Amino acid sequence: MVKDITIGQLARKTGCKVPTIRYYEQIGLVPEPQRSPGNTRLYGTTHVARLGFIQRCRELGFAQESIRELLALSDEPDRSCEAVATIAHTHLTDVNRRLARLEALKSELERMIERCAGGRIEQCSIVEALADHAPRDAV
Amino acid sequence: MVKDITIGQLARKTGCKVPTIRYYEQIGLVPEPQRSPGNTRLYGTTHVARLGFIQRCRELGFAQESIRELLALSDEPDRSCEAVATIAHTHLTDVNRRLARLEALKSELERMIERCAGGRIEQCSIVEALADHAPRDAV
DNA sequence: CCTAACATCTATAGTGACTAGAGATGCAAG
DNA sequence: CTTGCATCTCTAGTCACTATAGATGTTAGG
Repeated sequence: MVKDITIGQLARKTGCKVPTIRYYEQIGLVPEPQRSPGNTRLYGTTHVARLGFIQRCRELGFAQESIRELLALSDEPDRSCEAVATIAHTHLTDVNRRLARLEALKSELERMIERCAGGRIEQCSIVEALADHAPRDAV
Repeated sequence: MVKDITIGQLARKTGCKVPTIRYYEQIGLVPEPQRSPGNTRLYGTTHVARLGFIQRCRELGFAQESIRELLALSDEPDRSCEAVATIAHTHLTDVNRRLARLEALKSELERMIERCAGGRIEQCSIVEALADHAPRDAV
């Protein structure tokens, strides 16, 4: 039972856009599939699974490089999953770092906006806040 | 008293890298400066202020397009600062959206990592979580 | 005055993770 | 047989820079 599907069907099945699938092939994230006599890509169940894996990783914000490593690791069922945990952990740390930065931004923006009473730009506290910052080096 | 400074001095003064300054000039964020007889860019105090403004905006995560608008507005001291507040508010909303998304990621990652007991990849709960997701369309 | 060392100049290409478009072919239904 | 969609390849665009190459300018020391 050989039920190969086209790239469009694969796209619908995985929620990944057609050009994105071709892009993933180009950068080697998914292997090149068979082709029909008329040069159309034909995918099987392994492709569906692999692309689904990639999608899940992307949803979680893993970088391509990490996805590449995770895919390679998932192909070696006998290895210890330590490396997997490390990648996940590193990514979590990164997410936390970004969270902290965004939260800082958020409060600074809120403070800035709060002080603005409306009126002319000349006295606008937002513009003031943006302009006001001592240069770090005196002449 | 004409104390023009070179691009390197401007970079040191503002904390903005030299190629970045040239890039900002290229995309029209900062105006073209005078040149010395030997074609070196020469900047004055207005450039220092403007680049500082841009730096502050970048630190707060404003997009180039927004910075462009903010700069234009700050050049019109008589206008109402409503537009400024709108830009800041829109950006804050965007920051909040990104925060929510990152927080969701964070908890999903944490849940995933927590369940991993170590051992072989074959049974790794992280790999499982990444692989396990029903395709959205049955054949 | 000359040379070495550094700063600056222009122009192009690369990053990540795709997206958009052109123009050519393939394939299934009416 | 034609219409119309899907697919093919290839190139270029996005954002906000960064990196590199190779040519010039400027300055301090000898």
